[in-house]
Amino acid sequence: MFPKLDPILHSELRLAVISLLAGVESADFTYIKQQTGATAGNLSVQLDKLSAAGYITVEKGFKGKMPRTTCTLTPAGLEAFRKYIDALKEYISH
Amino acid sequence: MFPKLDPILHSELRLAVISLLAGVESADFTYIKQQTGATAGNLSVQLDKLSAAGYITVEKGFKGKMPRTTCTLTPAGLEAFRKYIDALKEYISH
DNA sequence: ATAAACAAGTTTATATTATAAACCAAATTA
DNA sequence: TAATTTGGTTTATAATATAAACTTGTTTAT
Repeated sequence: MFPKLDPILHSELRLAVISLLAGVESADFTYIKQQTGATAGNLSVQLDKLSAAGYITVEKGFKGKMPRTTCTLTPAGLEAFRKYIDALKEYISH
Repeated sequence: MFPKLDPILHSELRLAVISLLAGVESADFTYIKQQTGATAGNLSVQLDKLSAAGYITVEKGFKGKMPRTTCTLTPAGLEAFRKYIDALKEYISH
């Protein structure tokens, strides 16, 4: 009746990150931080978890001389997001 | 852009409880336990939190000689549920 | 009548999670 | 060149979820 909600996605910040990435090709750390309003520390930790789950890829490079971390949603991440939304609907539509 | 999700409702079990109660007049502990698959201990704790938040009322009585705990959604609980759903949509529809 | 098993929970302890605070290295600006 | 800013990471703390153990009383079997 109430399907299990993917614990990786059932987190305010991680869900926001995935939602954000679902709409763009990729986004960098600073942009995600701005859009979500998260602190850098929290964001760093949550990006690690999403990355460890295989839901995003995190690429580190440089833009000019400044470090730049770019995140991209993986197919697995998109699929998990879709499943999470479907599961949620079981909770909110009854 | 990403509204804050009510932390009282952003919990798998508490959300299931509210979702369940939103569809009926009231439900007792055992029924909620069965429907959600929760352990008694977990359910007890989460019902306390929902009650403390004013989202449900918890009435203790007896059915025959056996104790019976009945839970009912309050107007505040229903309103919070509605707001939570609206907030969620901001996350899942972009 | 008494022991064993069951019902309906609560309390307490533990594991996990989220969050913030402190820190670091390099780049930029005053 | 000293102070500030950028772009983060690491570590510590607070909050949460969950399960295990316990309590109180009832029913059933002996």
